[in-house]
Amino acid sequence: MGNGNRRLKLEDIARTLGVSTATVSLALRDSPAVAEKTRLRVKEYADKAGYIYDRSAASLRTSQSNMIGVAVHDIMNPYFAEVFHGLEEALVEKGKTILICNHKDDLQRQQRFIDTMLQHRVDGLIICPSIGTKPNNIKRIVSQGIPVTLVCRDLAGSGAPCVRGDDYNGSYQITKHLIEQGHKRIAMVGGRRGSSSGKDRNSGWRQALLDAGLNPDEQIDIPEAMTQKEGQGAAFELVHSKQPPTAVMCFNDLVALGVMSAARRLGIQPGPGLAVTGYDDMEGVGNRSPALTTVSNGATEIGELAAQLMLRQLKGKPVSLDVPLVQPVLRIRESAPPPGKTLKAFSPA
Amino acid sequence: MGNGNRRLKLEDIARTLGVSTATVSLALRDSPAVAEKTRLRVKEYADKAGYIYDRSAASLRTSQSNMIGVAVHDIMNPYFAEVFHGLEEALVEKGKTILICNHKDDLQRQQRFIDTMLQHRVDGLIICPSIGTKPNNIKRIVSQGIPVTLVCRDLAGSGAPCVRGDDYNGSYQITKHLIEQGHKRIAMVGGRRGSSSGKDRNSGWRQALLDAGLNPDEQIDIPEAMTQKEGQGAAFELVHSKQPPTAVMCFNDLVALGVMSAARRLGIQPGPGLAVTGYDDMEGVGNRSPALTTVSNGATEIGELAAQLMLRQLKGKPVSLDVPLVQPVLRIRESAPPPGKTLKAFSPA
DNA sequence: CGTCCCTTGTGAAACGTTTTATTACCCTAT
DNA sequence: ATAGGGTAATAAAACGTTTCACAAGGGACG
Repeated sequence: MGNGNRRLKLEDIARTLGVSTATVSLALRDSPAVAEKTRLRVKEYADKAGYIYDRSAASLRTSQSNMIGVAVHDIMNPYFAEVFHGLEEALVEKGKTILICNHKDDLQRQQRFIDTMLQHRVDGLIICPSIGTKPNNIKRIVSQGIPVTLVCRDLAGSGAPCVRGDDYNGSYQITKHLIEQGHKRIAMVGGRRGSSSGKDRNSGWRQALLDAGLNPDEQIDIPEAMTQKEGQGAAFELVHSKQPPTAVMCFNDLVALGVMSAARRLGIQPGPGLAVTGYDDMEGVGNRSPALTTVSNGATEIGELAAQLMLRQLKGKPVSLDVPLVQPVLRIRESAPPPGKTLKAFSPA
Repeated sequence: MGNGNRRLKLEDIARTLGVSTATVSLALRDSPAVAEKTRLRVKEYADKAGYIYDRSAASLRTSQSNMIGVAVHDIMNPYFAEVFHGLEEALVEKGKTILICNHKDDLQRQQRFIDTMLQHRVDGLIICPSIGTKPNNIKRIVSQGIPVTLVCRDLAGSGAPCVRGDDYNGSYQITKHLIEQGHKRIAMVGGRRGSSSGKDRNSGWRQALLDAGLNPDEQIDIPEAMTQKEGQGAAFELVHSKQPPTAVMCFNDLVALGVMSAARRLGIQPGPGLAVTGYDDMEGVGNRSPALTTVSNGATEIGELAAQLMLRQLKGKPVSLDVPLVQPVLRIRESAPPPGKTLKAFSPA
């Protein structure tokens, strides 16, 4: 019971039991160099006496901490939360502790975090790199012998493997779906073009249009939006443009929700009045009305994969920098039907 | 650039500069005991040479790590994500690093995490205790001199202060609002009765009914639901009960969304056909249709407050265990109008 | 009986900081 | 010239592990 005293250390146990600290250390870690009987004796006493292992001391000696640093853009984004979930499960199972940071696409913040992690001697870093991250920043870490795994956003020349979905393909598919529904004027909203996901999803959209004989340059392309609020803003812009689109392909589900709610406020019924698609298939978007047509990109799977890749690197096994992309799957639901009789207003309430 | 060599240490810098390691250590930490000139010289060289501070060594020496452990039920829950957000902002500003864990209301998982944190010599712990946590488990940590701050869920007898919203008052208010709208049969859905928030929100509902001369025992009370999916299940149960309610007060927004989507599937229009209220005022719920009537309980504020409380404890200042509850504020929107002409079906599509 | 190997156990040197007590030095006032 | 006082710098002892090299004992085998 909470004796106000100093914490117990190996030496204390050793003295009490009449053995050396070396023996105690070895025993606690199940080294075969110590006899079964002694091991039991040590463990039992340590347990009873409430011994608490000091990882700082161990880290100092061994130069490794059993900690993994995770930096993502924003854990509040349900999509990242899901990725994180996959990550965490796999890592805690292996006894790793997670240090976390939301860098919010702020380079300085990200750098500060990385520095701190290095000071803590983390065993590895899992990063969704902030937009504008220089490949060299990552490369430097890797060349110090600290494994880095990127998630969601790739960074050419960083020397680190990246686990992510096939953004190009996903957006190509869903745009193609819109085209097949009969849409001819299809906007794209959102996505930071400075990130690989923003870039790739935009390319998919362009290519799908081109392949269908539609000219992407005549379509509407509104970059940057990432959140629900920004999606709303974009929707206003779209509706008031000279030639409003009949469909809008959004960078992610959040933006799509924003677009739909703005449309509603403008008297346009999302779905019949304006086809809207999302990306990510966040939890719950299939249950709304209209149920969101979107792309499931296997967030949990991406998290798990990244964790596995990290663990493999920690074991010293070399990993290929060329990780196969996780394949997305289309979720056709209700929010993107064929074009209606043009933008038909309906009275709310 | 990445010399494959050993990491630089204080001693190396000292040798190069012809001073002692003590001087270097002091200089880097801006001690007034070292002359301005030397300090600059040291810092400049350390910077140029790419020195990386080793926190394990420092932790070992000083018995503190600058790390704070945070254990919550589930970071994927947007509400907790918001609390976490408040926490993080306040903590990183003070140079703290966050160790995180989702305990998922699994006691064993929570305990493992706590143990690991203690081994890492975290400076403090911020915990939303798993349901079923024994006050003693927390008390033991506190009595070791490690500050603990609880968030969202209180735990009497734990010896740790708790920052949380006034759940009783919030649910009382919103139930009262439903009553004022003319509802007489008001169900409550969700909330683990083993947690303070579940218990308090349920009490608020009961008391509001009693104060209005309604008998809580005749109303419908479905505990446990916490997620959208569980909310859907509950909705089916409600609608098919002998005397279906005209309003349902949900434990949180997630459950409310579930109830509304299920209602819709059953041909009932959420709002006019069935009044639904949420709790938490998660981002975006005001933009949906119908806009959710709910209670904003200041998640970010709770997170910030908890962080402040922790920081104060870290400075050694004693804090009162009696923290004033964060006052919730009602968000009256569209989802809880007066009762319609009883459950009126409407045709979807 | 001596030699060798195997099993257990140990002493002591790291690991890279922080901090306390002490020294070295220079300046000023007597 | 000497004492006193302030400023800068330092030596060395922690902090609690891990691990390397070695020692002690005990069979087995020649």
